[in-house]
Amino acid sequence: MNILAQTEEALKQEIAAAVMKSNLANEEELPDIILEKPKDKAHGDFASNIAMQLARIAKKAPRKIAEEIVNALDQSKASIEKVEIAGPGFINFFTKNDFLGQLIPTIIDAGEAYGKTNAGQGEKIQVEFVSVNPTGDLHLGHARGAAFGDVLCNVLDRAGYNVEREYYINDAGNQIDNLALSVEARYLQALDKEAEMPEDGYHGPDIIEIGKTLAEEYGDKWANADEKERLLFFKEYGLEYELGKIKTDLADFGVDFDNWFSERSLYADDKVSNALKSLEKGGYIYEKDGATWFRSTDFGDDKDRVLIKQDGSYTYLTPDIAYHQNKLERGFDKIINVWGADHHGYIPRMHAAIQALGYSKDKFDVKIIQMVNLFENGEKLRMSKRTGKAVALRELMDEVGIDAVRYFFVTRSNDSQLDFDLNLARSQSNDNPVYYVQYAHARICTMLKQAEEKGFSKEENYDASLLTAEKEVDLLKKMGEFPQTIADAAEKHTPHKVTQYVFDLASLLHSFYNAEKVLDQENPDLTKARIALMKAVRITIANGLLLIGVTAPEKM
RNA sequence: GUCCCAGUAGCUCAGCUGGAUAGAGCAACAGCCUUCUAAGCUGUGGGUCGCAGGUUCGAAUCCUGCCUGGGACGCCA
Repeated sequence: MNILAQTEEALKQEIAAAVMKSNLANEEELPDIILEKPKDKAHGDFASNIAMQLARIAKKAPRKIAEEIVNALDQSKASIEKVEIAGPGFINFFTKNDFLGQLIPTIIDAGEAYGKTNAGQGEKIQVEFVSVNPTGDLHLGHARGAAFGDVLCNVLDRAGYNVEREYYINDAGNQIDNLALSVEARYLQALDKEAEMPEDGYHGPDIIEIGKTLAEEYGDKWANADEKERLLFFKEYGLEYELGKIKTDLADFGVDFDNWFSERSLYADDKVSNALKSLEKGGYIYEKDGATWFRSTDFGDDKDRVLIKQDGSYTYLTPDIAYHQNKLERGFDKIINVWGADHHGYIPRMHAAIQALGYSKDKFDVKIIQMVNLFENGEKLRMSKRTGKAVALRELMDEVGIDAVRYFFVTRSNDSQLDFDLNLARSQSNDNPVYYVQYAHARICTMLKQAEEKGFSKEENYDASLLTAEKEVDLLKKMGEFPQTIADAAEKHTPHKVTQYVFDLASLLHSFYNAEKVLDQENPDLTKARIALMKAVRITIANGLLLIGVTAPEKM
């Protein structure tokens, strides 16, 4: 399946054998053989720095070592075409590219499955992301987290990990009480009654909308009702409304969760008190100033943290610890949280909690999504939910389109801040790289359609060895890297590598397209081979776009 | 003050488990449509990789210090 990786592995083994055969190092001294793919084609298909690494061990000049290795190398193995020693002692390998021909049938046969590997070996990973409080609209920052988390999961899944997506619903804390109070105020205001928004209230237009709807539906019924009952009703109403909107927005954005986890269920199942007991059993709990504290400093946190406040209520951290205990009890090998940059200070105490509960801190990983700065007409816009001036994900999807938004968000590394220019994103110009990639896909589709119309459809017996033009070989090599690229992106949690890859492949396609004619009546054999090549490229681009959650149009 | 992230071409960013001449898009300039979609291609110019030390055969990449920008340092969530 992963032909390129097989070739690379065979080559590594050959190098290792040659090193030992030349007595340059014994098995223990032998460093990891690193093969890199040189940027410069003149440096071959693979390059090894083994001679430099061995310089100290073997006490010889790197170039001399390289010579000895090359002499000991069995070039008949590992598809080696040519070996050169260059620079300070690099060994450059030029491989026979015959194996690349096998790639096309491999890709065409695999179809949508091309790119799959078992790199993750079924490791159970849970990714919790978005988890926005159900108190307002999803905005730009959330959208970035949603896109990142979703594509990360797609990539993990493709690379052979067993992935579960989860959303944590904060439906039990203070913020929900504030939601109830905000709804109450907006409801009363809708009835033209005096009402002030609570100090920490939610000022979004959605809450105003809820107030209006309630006023229309119930008149002043709730204005005269018992306050407790009224707030309880508003709380549930607001929660259902906000959560429903979040779910719809995310689904429309192409993000689906396997599990929506309710904070309330933690209380219902005594998870919170059980978590406190677990910490107490470990001796990490003490009383001070009328509050209950978690000694998180035992695990490197800056200061200890309050779990139960003076007034007897829990801090945010307490149910969150219970939640993470619950996650770990569910048997995941690893749990990943995707958080906004404003929560990064929360990491040390959570790491402390994980360890206090008796788990290795390696099981818990946090991906921080840096801020999104929104620009319009060259002006920076605020995106605070509380000001109500936020540009919502919904608005963005409507104006810019899902494809562009998703692609843009996973083009950059998660720990770089992102400038989002609304004007640029709105204008459907070629400034947006998503069109570039989609265009490559559409171009191929047109060619394949015409191939059929012109009677070139019977390409079953193509001869891949005819594909020797530089740009054809470039395409083949790039496609061969696809499974490894996904595996890398999964291992390093860098979904933007897939976006990068798909762009590069599209670029090679466009370049090829302009240099060579695919459908050539004069040259039926070459045409057959090139049609097969185009089919493989189309599949690879489509699979890459699928991972990003971007459509692969057949026409543009 | 402490901690986290960033600082790479005019702009937005890749590259960072150390490797050969530091890349892409946009912007600028010069070319390419009687031929499969010009939302494309080809070429040119553009860099003290924030600064200073260190580690080594070799540093944008690792270590230390400093500078700049952003964020976090609640018995808020």
